Amino acid sequence: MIEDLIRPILTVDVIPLVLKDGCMHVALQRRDKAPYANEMALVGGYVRADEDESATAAALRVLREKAGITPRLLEQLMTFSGAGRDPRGWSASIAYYALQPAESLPTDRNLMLTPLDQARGLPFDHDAILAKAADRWRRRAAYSTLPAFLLPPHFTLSALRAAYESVLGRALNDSAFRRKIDELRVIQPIAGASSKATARPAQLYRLSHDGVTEFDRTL
Amino acid sequence: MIEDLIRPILTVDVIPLVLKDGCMHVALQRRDKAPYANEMALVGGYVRADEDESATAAALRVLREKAGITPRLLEQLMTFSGAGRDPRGWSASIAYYALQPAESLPTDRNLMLTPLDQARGLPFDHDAILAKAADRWRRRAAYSTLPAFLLPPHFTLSALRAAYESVLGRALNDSAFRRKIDELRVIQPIAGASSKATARPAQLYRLSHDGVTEFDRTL
DNA sequence: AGAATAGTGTCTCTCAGACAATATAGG
DNA sequence: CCTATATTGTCTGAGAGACACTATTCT
Repeated sequence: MIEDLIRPILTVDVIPLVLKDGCMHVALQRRDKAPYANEMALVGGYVRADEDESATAAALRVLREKAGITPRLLEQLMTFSGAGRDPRGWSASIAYYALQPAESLPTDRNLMLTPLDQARGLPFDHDAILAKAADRWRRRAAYSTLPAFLLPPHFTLSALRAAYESVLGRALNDSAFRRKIDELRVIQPIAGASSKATARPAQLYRLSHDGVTEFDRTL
Repeated sequence: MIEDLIRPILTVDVIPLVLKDGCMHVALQRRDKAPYANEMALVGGYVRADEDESATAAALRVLREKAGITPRLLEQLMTFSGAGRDPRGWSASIAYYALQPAESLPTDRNLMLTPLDQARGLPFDHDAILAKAADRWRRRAAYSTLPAFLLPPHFTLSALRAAYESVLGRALNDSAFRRKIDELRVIQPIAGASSKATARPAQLYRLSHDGVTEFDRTL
């Protein structure tokens, strides 16, 4: 019977990822409540069956309420569960990663940017969640438009290439990059718009589709 | 406070996949209880906080108890949640897919093999879960050793190539396949073992690693 | 003019696919 | 010996990377 079940705790944990100084960073937040009060951790909270339409909605709410973040992209990573991961008892946490340009992060929410591969010693099983996120991220970013969501909606080809280079950890050939990204038809030039941030103004582009596009092969 | 939360129902749903007649099939099971009694559905059950160490353990238990299946590989797909997906109330279901050779499925557990792309009209949100599984499966199978888990532990190169061809839906070049699978170092020949199922006996192989290996590029 | 970044054209080399050739068993 | 499948070797074309060259704006 349903009533006989010990119902586990259900939470969401969000990994906010940004690009800063040519390197992936995770925005950790100082916890304001027990357990692990005052420690840096992922942005997490309860799923509220009475107000959240889905777990994704819960993640967006938690991200907005606790960290003041409205991400450009939120994607489910996977669910972590078990008796040992939370001192409050058997729990399941649906983990998400959130992508947004670094400039859009608020500065007054106890957020701290930490290089993705240096974040260690986090409470709960957040080290394991982060490790899984880093692994999945690196694999998926190489053959998808994911890195574009680390940039503002309008971006130059150079900025996009730089984003891919940061993610892949190696320099990409400029002309080959232009050729491939063109063939894949995932970005569109914005007529009449150009960035004047550099010596020579550059054409601005935007993604052709709202969501992520996966390629057949790596860039 | 924890006690104030309406705790959602937490379940697991397993998608047992097999290869039959050169085409992916899902093993659906006739439900023996309400809701949706007697309808064909994924193999699902409650996560029991008092006996399951983790959701993965719950999935293995449900698969064994309800369908008599011990899979060669069980992998988490993603979690589906919301108020509308189960008539019993707000629920979250952690979906898994299970891979095994078709020969290892029991015949007396109300299981029915259905071509993966023809399974429709299932209860709950199982249509959506299955669609997501099919999509993820097709993408991931092409650049990983996943298809090998649809075969018995010892297999010939021809059988492995046939498995990839079924999954990818196209013929693969035989010599290129051997070359690439060899370079990737994911399978090992079994000394002195050969299959006599065909005209000329063929070398038997096994996977080099227990789990799934992902490649950098597609096969 | 010169520096700096944007963008284009071309050459080459590698690798994947096509296909031919060879090997080994059973009938 | 003939057939069927396994396995190996070679040729060729498409595409990725290297790199030189042109374009545009600011100082």
